[in-house]
Order: sequence, then C-alpha cells, then structure tokens
Amino acid sequence: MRQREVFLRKIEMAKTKVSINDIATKLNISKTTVSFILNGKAKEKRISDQLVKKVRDTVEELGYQPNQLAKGLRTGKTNIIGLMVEDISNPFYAGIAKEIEDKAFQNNYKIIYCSTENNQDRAKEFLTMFTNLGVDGCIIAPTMGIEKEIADLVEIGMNVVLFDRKYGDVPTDVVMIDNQDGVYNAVEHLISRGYRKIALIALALDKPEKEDRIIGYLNAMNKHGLDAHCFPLPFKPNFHDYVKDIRKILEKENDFDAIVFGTNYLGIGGLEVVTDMELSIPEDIAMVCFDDHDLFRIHKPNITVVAQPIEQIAQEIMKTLLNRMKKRDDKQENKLISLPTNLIARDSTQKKLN
Amino acid sequence: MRQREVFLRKIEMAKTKVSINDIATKLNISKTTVSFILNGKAKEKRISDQLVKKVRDTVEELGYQPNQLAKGLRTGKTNIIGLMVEDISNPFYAGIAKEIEDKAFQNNYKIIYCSTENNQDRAKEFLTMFTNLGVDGCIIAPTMGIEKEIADLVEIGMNVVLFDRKYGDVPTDVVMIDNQDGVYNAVEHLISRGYRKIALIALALDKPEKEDRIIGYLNAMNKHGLDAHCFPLPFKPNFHDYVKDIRKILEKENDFDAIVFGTNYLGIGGLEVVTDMELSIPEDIAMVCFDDHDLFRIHKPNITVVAQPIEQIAQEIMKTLLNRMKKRDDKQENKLISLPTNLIARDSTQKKLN
DNA sequence: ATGTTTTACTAAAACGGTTTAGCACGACGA
DNA sequence: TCGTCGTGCTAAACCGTTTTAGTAAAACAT
Repeated sequence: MRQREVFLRKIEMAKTKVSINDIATKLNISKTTVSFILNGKAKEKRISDQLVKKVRDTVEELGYQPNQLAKGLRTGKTNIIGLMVEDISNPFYAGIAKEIEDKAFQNNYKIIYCSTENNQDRAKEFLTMFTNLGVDGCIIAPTMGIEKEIADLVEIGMNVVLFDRKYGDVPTDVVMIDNQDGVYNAVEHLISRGYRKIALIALALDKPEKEDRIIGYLNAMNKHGLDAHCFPLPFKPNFHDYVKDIRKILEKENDFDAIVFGTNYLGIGGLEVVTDMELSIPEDIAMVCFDDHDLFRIHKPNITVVAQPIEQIAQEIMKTLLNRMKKRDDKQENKLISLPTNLIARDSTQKKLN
Repeated sequence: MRQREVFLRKIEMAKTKVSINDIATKLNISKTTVSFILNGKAKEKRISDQLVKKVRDTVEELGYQPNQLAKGLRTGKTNIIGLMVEDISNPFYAGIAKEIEDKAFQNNYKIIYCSTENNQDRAKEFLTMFTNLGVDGCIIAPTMGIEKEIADLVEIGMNVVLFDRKYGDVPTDVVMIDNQDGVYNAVEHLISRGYRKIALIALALDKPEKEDRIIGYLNAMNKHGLDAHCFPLPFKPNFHDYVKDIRKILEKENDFDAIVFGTNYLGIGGLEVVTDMELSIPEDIAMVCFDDHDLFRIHKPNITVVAQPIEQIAQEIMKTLLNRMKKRDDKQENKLISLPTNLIARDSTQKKLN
C-alpha cells in the first residue's frame, strides 16, 4: 500500500515537468538568477560562486531541462532548421539528409524535413510552416513554381540555402555541383572509349535549354562534331512512367551505342528497360548515369557514373547556412558554391571493340 | 526617391511578423475575440457574424499566421512528431520516413527526424530533445541500449510507437512485421526449390536466440530436419566491415547451396562478395534477402526477397500514434501489430537442377 | 420598476523562459 | 558623514498565444 503511494507520487512527479521556477522556488531565489547562471552569465552578472553551485546541483537533482518552446518564443531562436527536398526516399536526398542531420546535430541544431513530391501547394505550405514555426534557417532543393515563395522567404529575413538546383534571381546562397561539367566529362569519357552515337535522357523541369545537364551534353557533342540525340523528359509523378518513356525511346530509335542518364532513377529505369530488351551492356549499348548508387556499383556489369560528392555537398550547405545564421544582420553576399563531380569509370563503358 | 521609401517600408512591414495583437489593435477589439474567432469558437462565444467577417478580412489582408511556438507553449501541443531511426539513408527507413511524413502532413503534423547511427548517447540526446521540444508523439525504431530511456519517456506520458523491433517490457504500441514467419517462408521456399544446405547471415544486436529472423530460420531448418548454418553478426558501424565478414564466411565454408540474408545491406554486401568470387547465382549459390530494393529487382539474375509492406507499416504506425494521441488520458491498452511479409520469388532461387 | 437572462464581448492570467532596469548593501575615499 | 562605486541579486516586462472568469448593455419576465 505504502509502496503503491510512493510509486504514484513518483509518476506524478515525473509527469510534471520541472521548470525554471521550480528551481528558483526551491532555493528561494529569483528565476532571473537561475536563468543567468544556466546561460553562462554568472560571471558577467556577478552571481556568487556558491550560489552558482547550489543552482547547478538543484538543476541536476530535479533533472531540469529548459522548455525549448518558451526559449524560442522569447529569443526568436529555435535551433531548428527546415530541410525541404523533393523525395526523401531518393537515395541522393536521403544521403544528403543524413549528412546534414549529422552536422546539424553537432552544432546543436535539429532538422525538420519534408518531401514536396514535386507538389507546389505542398511546398508552399511547408514554407509557411517553417516561418510559423520560427525555424532559424531553411535548406531547400527547389521545386519548380515556388520561386516567388522562396524569394519572399529571403525577403522577410529568413536564412535560406538552396542546393541541387538554383533559381535565376533569388538572392541567397546556393550549393551546387557542376552539372554541365559532369555531363560534359561523361560524354567525353564515352567518346574516348570509342562511342559516337551518344544519347542523353534527362529530366527537364525547366526549359531544356536552361538545364545544365542538357547544356553540358550539347556542348560536348557539339565540340566533337557529333549529332545530338537529346531526350528531355518532363516531370512525372510516378517512376513507372519514366520507365515507359525510356522504353519508347529505346524501341523507336535503337541505333545509339551509348546513353547518358541524367538522374539515378532514370538510370535505374534505363537498366530495367535494357535488361528487358535483352540488350547487353556495353556491347549493344554503353551507359553512364548521374549519381552513384549501390545498384550501379554491384550490377553486372557495373555502371559508370557521375558521382556527386554527397558528404561535401552537405558540408558546404551547413557551413554556408551556419555562417549566414551567425551574421544575420549584415548585408550578405550571396555565394554560389559549385563542387566538381567525380566520374567513376566502370564496365558499362568499356572500350568499344569494333 | 519616393519609390525607394515605399520599398523600404514594404520590407520593414514584411520583416515584422504580424501577431494576433495587430489584428486586434487594428479593429480596436480584444485579442481574445480574435483568438476565439480564429479557433472556430465564434458561435460558442456568441461573436456577431459581422465582427467575424471583419476579423477574417483583416487576417487575410495582413497575412496573419499564428506563431506556433506561442501556441505550443500555451496549449502544450506542438503538432510535431519525433521520428528516430538508425539510419535515414537506409532505403527501408527512408521509405518508411517518406510515407510517415506524408501521412503526418495530411493530419497537420510535422516530422522532426534523427538518425541514431546506432549510437546510444546520440539516441538519448534525441529523446530528451524530443521532450524539451514538446513533441506530441515519438515514432522510434529502437536501438539497443535505450530501453530504459524509452520506458521513461512512456512513463512521463509521452505518446510512443515503436516499430521494426521491440523491447520486452516497454508498455507501448508496437508495429512490427512477422520476422519469424518471413524468414521461415524464405527457407521453405528454398527447400521447395530443392536447396538443402541453407545458411543464414543475419544481424544479431541482441542475443541470437532472441532475434526473430534467426528463430524463424532455425525453426524452419529444424522442422525439415536440416542442419542449421547460422551466422549472427554483431553491429558494425561501417558497411564495409559486414562485407569483410561475409567474405570470410563464404571463403571458409563454401559448401552451402543457398544463403538467406537478414537485411538489405547484408544482401547487398553478399552480392558484392558473390560477384567478386565469381560464383554464379543460383547455380553455385541461391539467395534470398530481407527487404526489397531496386538493386534486387534489377540485378541479373534478380533476387528473391522477403519484402516488407512499407506503406502499410507507415499506415499502421500513424494510425496507432494518432489514436494514442487522441485519447491520451485513458489508460491505454498496448497494441502489438504484426504485419505479414511478402515473399517475392525471383531468379536467384530458381529450381536446383542437379 | 425590478430582477433575470441573454448577448457580445473583454481584462488579465497563464505557459516558461530571457532581458531590462534597478535596488539594497557594504566598502571606500574625501 | 556623505556620496560613489562595486557587489549580488531581483521585480517586472516581454515573447504570442489560449483560456478563465468575468462585465456592460440589451432583452425579457414579473
């Protein structure tokens, strides 16, 4: 009986979160003092060492943890960063997310994330959610159609870093890879291995002539005096629709000897189709794909890729954002960071024999 | 000059977030009234229709959005859910995360997530972060060594749903798949295809005899009177260490005719080793892997898998959590939901010929 | 005319912190 | 003895909401 009472009180105590007031009351001092001590202003505010110790002990004893909402409300700083990508289950974004989360944690930031699924309304809702929640910064892989909203976000003073893709006019920092160069290198690699009829299958959310990966391809083909076979695909909500498109392309125009795929899922779809059509790689058709992936590493034959430096991208994003958050008042220069890609040559682009 | 002034004022206005007080002041009414109206209590509190309209219009005009921190502080409800997994870049967790995030969004919840990377301290820090932030619920794929912390969380009244793996004693809801059954089926499938010397390579975070996937394997082998070849691996921080282990196993004991891999990354590692050793699947060795993956679908030959019903898992998790959050005061029964896995037979387990 | 009820709203407290402004006391110098 | 300064602390305002406990005026009943 007695035991049960103790138990119940223990539960009750546990349920009631202890606040800064509890500390103050218990020691019969003001909560101001407690706050100063906990925020490392004891010296500055001339709190005596013995009181500091007493407070520290009591905090320990009662297991006090500051309420982050109250803190955020008062200070305007939440230590939360919003991360918005198209699809967190895409291994590229998942990889970025993981690294970012890791680096955020090291700097005492939390990540709140969302997948837009290429839905503009959803994206916009997330952006207002971010502001209403008072996040300290946003990391965004921009979707089409939310340029204005992002610009507004920047204008009201939000710290924003874009990555993966950029907008023309939004005045903020951007971390990119050199997409043009990446595809350019891929094409030159294929050419050096003896391929000439090289196609590109790539996403074109914007106009094709504005897509860096397409530009890189055209530049390379042009430089070597080769005819371009460029297949820009519009966004599809469903992976299988891409597979269908790729199948159509390959069935209709089957005189390529190599294909460059613009994203990992296009490459995966491409592999699916190629396998299905019983074409052999690289004899019937060579291939290079943007983004590395377990699949490309292990597939037989393994697939040559233009790898993005995921950890480095995450690193630069966080560095840029932390920097921007630190000196939020100064007028900022808007950095455009462009990281090089890394061509990993594998068996899917072995030297052509004939 | 005049234009610039207008522009600056616009910026200034934009920077100052409009609060409920601004609405009240502008209409010369009390913020209480505004709050009532915005929370749909106009009827109940007998606010006149015309005032309701005026407030609505002003809210629209000034673009008022409620501050979620203040709201959360006052109401104790943040509409944030904490999601903790081992590694967000693992396609299984990424898939779950995506679905959960989607369903959360539909119910007006946001997800704050973190990867523990199997680090106990990190996991614990995340849990206290969740409480300090006042999340309304937690979805956790438990790591070893944080059983007590999770139990504490439950005890102080946090809504917790575990998935993927369960603890013995924590009194809360759990959404699982039938791991035993999944592996059992995989083994029987192999047996039905003529394989007899079947090995299992699986993770054992806990004691092997407590791991359901191992139990399922042993049960199946036992039932068919076959010798077990079970290789439980402890957790390794680095994927390549698993590859090394698998290589050692395959090089030393090479008389299996089939292997079951307990997780997607063990399967991927296995494929890497098998390819490297120039064994052919399924002639030299058949294989089944837990979790589906693009790689297994597209690999030549494609790989038989025990697929987890990712969407359904996410669905059940959210249903359970929402339910738990709704009736937080009642004493709750702790549900244990177990979903069936789905064996997808592919070419890696084709009928044995000899 | 007076008491009661209904209508339409509001003042102030509360949530849990941080920050500003200032107070009481002792020491010190003149 | 008085003003000044440094020490050690605190009261109260504030952040932006929600919620409790009203209140003044109008309508109605007796």
